[in-house]
Amino acid sequence: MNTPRPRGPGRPALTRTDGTPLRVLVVDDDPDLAEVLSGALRYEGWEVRTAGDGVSAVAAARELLPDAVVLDVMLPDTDGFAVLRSLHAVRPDVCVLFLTARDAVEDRIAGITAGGDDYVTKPFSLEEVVARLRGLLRRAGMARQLEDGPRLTVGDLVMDEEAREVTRGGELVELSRTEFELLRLLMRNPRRVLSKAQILDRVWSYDFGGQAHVVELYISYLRKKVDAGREPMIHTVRGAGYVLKPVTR
Amino acid sequence: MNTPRPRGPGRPALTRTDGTPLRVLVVDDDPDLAEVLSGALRYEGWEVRTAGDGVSAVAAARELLPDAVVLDVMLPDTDGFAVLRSLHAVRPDVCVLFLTARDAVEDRIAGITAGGDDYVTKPFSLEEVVARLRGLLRRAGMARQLEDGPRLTVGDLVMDEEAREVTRGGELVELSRTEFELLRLLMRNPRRVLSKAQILDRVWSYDFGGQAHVVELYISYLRKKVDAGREPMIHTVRGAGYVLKPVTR
DNA sequence: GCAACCTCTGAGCCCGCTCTCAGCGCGCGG
DNA sequence: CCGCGCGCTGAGAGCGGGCTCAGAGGTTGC
Repeated sequence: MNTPRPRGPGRPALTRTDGTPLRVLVVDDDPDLAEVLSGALRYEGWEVRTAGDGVSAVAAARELLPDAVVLDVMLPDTDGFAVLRSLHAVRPDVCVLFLTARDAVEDRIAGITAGGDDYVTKPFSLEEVVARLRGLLRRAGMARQLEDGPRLTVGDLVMDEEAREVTRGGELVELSRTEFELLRLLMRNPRRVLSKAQILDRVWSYDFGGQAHVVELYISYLRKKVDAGREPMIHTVRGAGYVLKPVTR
Repeated sequence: MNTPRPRGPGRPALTRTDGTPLRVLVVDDDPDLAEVLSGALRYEGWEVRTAGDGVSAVAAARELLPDAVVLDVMLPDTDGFAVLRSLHAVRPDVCVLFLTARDAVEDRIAGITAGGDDYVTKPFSLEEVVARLRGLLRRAGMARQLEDGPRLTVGDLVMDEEAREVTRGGELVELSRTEFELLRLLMRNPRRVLSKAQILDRVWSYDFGGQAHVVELYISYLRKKVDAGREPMIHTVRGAGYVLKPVTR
């Protein structure tokens, strides 16, 4: 399977230090999931290719020489660990993000994270995948755009992704996991209106069956913690969605 | 087997006093283990190459001129000690870390380590290997980064790696082996959330088949000893992992 | 051979988190 | 000015992650 789709990304292309675009190979036997993932990553500025099994993954890797690989551990032909070795043989410095089922306890993840590689468990949210991939790239020092470190800033609101710490005006703001991911999405898209559907698609896992109503709920939680008693930064755009803006004075 | 992998490390590259990167040769006939080891060492800032048997090890050493060698005593062709002699012929000041089975001939190992080299018994944890290697380098005065000595400090928490001694606010904290290694990992990654899987991959031996539950257990032990009655430094990040932070005031 | 210690398993409990539901406020259009 | 519907928020149920205790098995040291 091979999907070079030159759609212009929603963000400026991620580039290596030499200016060429970053390439990622997505390997999953579920074509729907591979499609969703590649769409999201393309939107993030990656050049994406997909593969459906281990053999074609290695073949595609040889051709593409990807900077990163998103790799399902459970593949129809080979297991992920074998693919990993082949990938490293092709390109030794490749970053790998594994996808693994939560209940498949012994998926042979042992030792994976030791080399700096990482993994997420299904079902995951797209923000999760994107963030982990950014983390890998940053630690490997590969992306020019990520060299400024793991800190996200909008106005006096600061998020340290590695420490999972958020401060507003220097004061610590304690957030739950979902609140954190929602805020991260908002902070990565400041001054930009995000619809509830967009938020749902990116922050909640792809198999979430619930109502868009939860988004309102979590926005309300965030407001209580982030805007509490201060000049509000989270704004509702009726009929359209939500925006995060630095306070204007 | 030959894997020069120039991946940017998760930590700043370890360098010699002249600024060139430190090189290590990993020799083990188990490719999975060699893969995991080389990943971990590369992440630590080493330039790594691997070999699967004695003959290719010597060949690789001649080419690479490594500063250190991680060497399995049991090899398919030659035994580790013969390889050692060849290595010393190539480079007399090379540091060697032996990997050996628990029930191996202790006296021969003892003879070897008298020369300043060291060994760990299988199954080992990655933290163990990494730490031993750092120790060798430090004593040999080879690494620029390690010249400041074997002391690790986070807030008022101090660890002397060589003496295996930990103090908090000047008070001695007595730790078991596993507790010590877990704390070392946390102290080498302050302010950074580590997932249970990451902790398991580094602190527990690679063949450990158990549950991530043990991590919680040992965190709880550490808390009783390190945080006991004091301002806590070990924090849980629900759904993500654990962080060690100096007390903020 | 025994005692002390360490490591790990299992069970049970607690509590924070997530989500559903329902009622209300309020903006906006008629 | 009124009514509708979107959005907001409080209450609470259910769940699952995380903590702790108790105890078995293994190892070390005396």
